[in-house]
Amino acid sequence: MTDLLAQLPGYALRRAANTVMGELGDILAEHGFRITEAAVLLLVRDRADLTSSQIGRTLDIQRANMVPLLNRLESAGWVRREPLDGKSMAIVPTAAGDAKIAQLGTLIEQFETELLDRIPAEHRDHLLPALNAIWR
Amino acid sequence: MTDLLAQLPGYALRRAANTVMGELGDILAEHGFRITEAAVLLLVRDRADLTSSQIGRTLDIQRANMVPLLNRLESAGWVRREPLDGKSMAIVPTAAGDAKIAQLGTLIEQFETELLDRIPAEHRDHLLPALNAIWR
DNA sequence: TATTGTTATACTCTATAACTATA
DNA sequence: TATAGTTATAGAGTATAACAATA
Repeated sequence: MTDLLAQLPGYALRRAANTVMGELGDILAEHGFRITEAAVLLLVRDRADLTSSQIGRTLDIQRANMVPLLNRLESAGWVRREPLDGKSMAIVPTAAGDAKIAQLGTLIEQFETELLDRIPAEHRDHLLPALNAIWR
Repeated sequence: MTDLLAQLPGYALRRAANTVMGELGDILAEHGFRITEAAVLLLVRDRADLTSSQIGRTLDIQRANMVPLLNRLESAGWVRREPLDGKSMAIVPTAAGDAKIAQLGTLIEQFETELLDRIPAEHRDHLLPALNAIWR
């Protein structure tokens, strides 16, 4: 019955993304962050020069939505806002943030490996280039 | 800068799905439906025996969330609720619904074709099986 | 006793408009 | 004049709990 819809790449893409993000969300929640927060943390890893706006443009997060997101990361003690000039703020990981990001990196690496493991070998290497062709 | 994240299948999956669903949402909105509504309509095409609960289980939509969704489809005049027994309701397309679903089918077919066209030929046929291996 | 349809509710994510201050 | 950060707000989508009626 669902076979009909599962023949549609768009539908399969939606279902696969929902499934994977649900699982990832559960894993990350156990460690105190949300998916979008994890993306921000991975982005600022080993960097101290990215502004809120730049992060938002890179990850496709509205400027306005970056504010509460960064507030949470700052409250958790993982990043701090550091003035670059009178207008822009650099988002820089704290020492605690560096440790947390390292932990996050391990989690993500394991998660991505297990994700690829689900895919039959003959299709596996095609997923990333196919997906990136769609959105980049 | 974004290259780092784009190497992660999970991240690419999320971005690709968001991009595609954003585009699809815009197209469908011009014709009066939302993505989840379109999925329901495609599912009940040429059928008159599916209940709200069955549709929800198939599409992974909570029973409670089916109610306002079906209310909208019913208000639009595309489906009607028809008692199967004293408890279950069949969701059956109206005549207007049949026409709308046919139109929707054309839209989706074109959309899916254009989606696949974006993918380099050597990766194209791998996308659907890879995605379905992830969630089914 | 399990299931269906329903109501009410809450939370997350996302989008928009507007404001202030600075480049 | 354009951009950065911010506030407030609204709309989707989704999740949970509870209820009455029926299988």
